[in-house]
Amino acid sequence: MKPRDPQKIDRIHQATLSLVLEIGLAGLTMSKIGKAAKVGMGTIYTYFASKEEIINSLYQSLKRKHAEEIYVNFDETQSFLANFRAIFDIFFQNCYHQAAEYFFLEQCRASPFLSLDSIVLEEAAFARMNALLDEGKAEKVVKNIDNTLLIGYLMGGVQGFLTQLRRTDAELTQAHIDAALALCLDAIKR
Amino acid sequence: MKPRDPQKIDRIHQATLSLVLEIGLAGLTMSKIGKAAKVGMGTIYTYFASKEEIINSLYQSLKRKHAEEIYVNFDETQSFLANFRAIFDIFFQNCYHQAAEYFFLEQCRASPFLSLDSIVLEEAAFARMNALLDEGKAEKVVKNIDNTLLIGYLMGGVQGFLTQLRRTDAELTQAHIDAALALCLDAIKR
Amino acid sequence: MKPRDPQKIDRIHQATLSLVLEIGLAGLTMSKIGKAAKVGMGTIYTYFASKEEIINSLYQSLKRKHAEEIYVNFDETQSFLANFRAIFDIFFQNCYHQAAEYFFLEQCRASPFLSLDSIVLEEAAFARMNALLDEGKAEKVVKNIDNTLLIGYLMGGVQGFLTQLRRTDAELTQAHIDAALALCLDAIKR
Amino acid sequence: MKPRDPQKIDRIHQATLSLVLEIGLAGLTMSKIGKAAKVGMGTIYTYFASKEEIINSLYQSLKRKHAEEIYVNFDETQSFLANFRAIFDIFFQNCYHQAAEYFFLEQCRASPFLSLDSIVLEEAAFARMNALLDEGKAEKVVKNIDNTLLIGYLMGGVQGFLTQLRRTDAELTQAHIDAALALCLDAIKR
DNA sequence: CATGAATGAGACTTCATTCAT
DNA sequence: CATGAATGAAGTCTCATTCAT
Repeated sequence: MKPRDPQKIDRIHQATLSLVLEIGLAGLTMSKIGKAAKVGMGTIYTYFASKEEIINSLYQSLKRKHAEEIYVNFDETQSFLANFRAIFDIFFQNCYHQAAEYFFLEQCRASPFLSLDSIVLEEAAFARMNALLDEGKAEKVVKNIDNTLLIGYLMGGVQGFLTQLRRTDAELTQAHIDAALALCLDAIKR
Repeated sequence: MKPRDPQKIDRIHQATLSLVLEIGLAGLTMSKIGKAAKVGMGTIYTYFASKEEIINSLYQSLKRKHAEEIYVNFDETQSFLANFRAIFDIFFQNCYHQAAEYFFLEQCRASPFLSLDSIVLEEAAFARMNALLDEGKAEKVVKNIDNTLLIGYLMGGVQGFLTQLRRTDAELTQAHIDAALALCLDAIKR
Repeated sequence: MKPRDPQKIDRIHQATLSLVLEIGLAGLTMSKIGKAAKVGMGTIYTYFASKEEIINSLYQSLKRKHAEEIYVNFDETQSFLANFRAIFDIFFQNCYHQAAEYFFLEQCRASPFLSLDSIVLEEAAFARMNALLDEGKAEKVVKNIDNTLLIGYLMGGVQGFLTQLRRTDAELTQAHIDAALALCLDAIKR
Repeated sequence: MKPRDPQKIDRIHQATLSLVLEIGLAGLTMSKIGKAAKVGMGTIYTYFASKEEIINSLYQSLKRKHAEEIYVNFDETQSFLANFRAIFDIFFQNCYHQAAEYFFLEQCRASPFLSLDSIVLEEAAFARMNALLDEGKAEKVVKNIDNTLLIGYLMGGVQGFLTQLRRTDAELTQAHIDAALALCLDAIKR
């Protein structure tokens, strides 16, 4: 599949994203995607073999994007704390501001559409976070708990925190961010 | 006349639970529910007005059940720590052992099936947990962060932790429980 | 089929009549009939073999009732005109005041529920009307047109007249009755 | 791209017409329509939003067609009698030869499918007939009865006449037409 | 005999995918 | 290659009839 207009892939992805935020993954239909992306319904099949493939490719591309973004301020020469904070900040901000993307991922997580390689993908993103946590453990500032579990706990915690924050319709303030960081840091502190 | 059999409501709920664990909420169909519950498809409509109603009534009944179970070992005469631990233990165990129930709730959370009163229900369960956290704040052992956010963080954390634990196919050990409790306690500790 | 409580047959017939007026023959269901007749849905099957049978038996009973009623003021010793007027009056009044019955018959007329013997029944009612028209023809006051066609024309005419009258929401006055009679009499007058 | 085929609307309408004549409005199903129109069942929904819409759009289009056809030989320069006869002839012929269309309308008339705007439509068709009757009244050849009622009577009469004619399986002859016209003319004659 | 819960065939409608233009 | 009309399998829900109480 070598389509001419790679920009259409983006349009289809973006349409999918907005639609899922609006009507849920279960409400997503091909014709709605086509209309939202301003692309003929049949054209979609030039770029994607099926509805499943749209979802999985978007899922994977978001996962990869997030994995990269998170490390954007990562600096190996900096301290554990500085790097943890750098990662935390971006993750927190992204979860909050790119809610549509996180919502999409959340919807997919438990859906029957997700293919195996999408599920497996998960781990890859954590490589540097793993290393950082190992560093923390070596410095005796991080609890000696399996990294995977630590990461799961931290991400779940932040997302649960933000889920409630959104539910209260409160504005996001620096105090919120500080609070969440404090929770995360104290949690893993040895 | 054959009396309206209240046990069938349970059978339908149970069937729904197993099916969602197996095939996801999106894969759920009325005829599958009927077959799994050993009930004619039409019979379901004697007890529930629609598929949506099955999902919402199960959602609410699970929410209520979980809300009660969590406080089963709660004892107002005990210390903050003892009660926190009591609640934590049951929540952790339930998340782990009644995974189907938690998975169902998770699937619903972002689904277009959930009605407003199901979404609103959420809060009720947290009354005693709220009081407990207030107590902890009064004793200056809990951070001064909005209870709702604290609870969101803790629940999200535990569930993220267990999600990863399940992914690794590791057996649940006391060490895991201790680790998770330590994360939670240290997180909220002032 | 020798049911104990013949009054239930009436209740079922009456319920059917009201329901059809309200929701149309197509909206008629067995459970609605049961509820309206205050009779268990299953009980209906003690008195009628099927929904079709309810409709057909009611259809036939109404047909017979109407056929009898129409001649209630018929008096063989009276003149053609007196008898025609007697018949006309009752037919007109019935069409107007027992609209539910006529509406039911109209709904049935073209329905797939009507059995052959119900359709055939039609003719029976016209025996005396036939004789009356023959008398009129002998007296040279009635056009020499096939009786069946004459009767069809007259009944259709009156019903069309009343359909429009009802549509205008006008009250029924003696003037209306006189007008309709004049139309009918002049129509058939030789 | 295959253009939206306006001829399919006709095929669907025609199929509906034949089917209702054959199996009644109550026996009409979407899959039967599809099969009869040689169109995939789903295709129907490209042209009509629902079964109800098929029925209503056909109903309205027939109403409009009949309203136009009836006046095809109408000529304002002609006498009342000539125009009445012209209208009568076509109405009579149509009722007889396009029985399926009239049968469909009759079935709809009392059905729960008919929408409000379909019901309202009725009146429009009678504008010129109204004027003609007024002319007749001015010429003192038509009874002084409300036009709506007159029209209802005449149409009902003709249809009742033809209903019986069809029932007898007799061939339509000029004598029948003359007879019916005589009935109608004498009826309204002052 | 009375009841209404139980049943499943079949109704309407949606939608992923194909195909004619 | 782009398009959206066409398709029919499959989904939700209804309802005439049966059956257990």
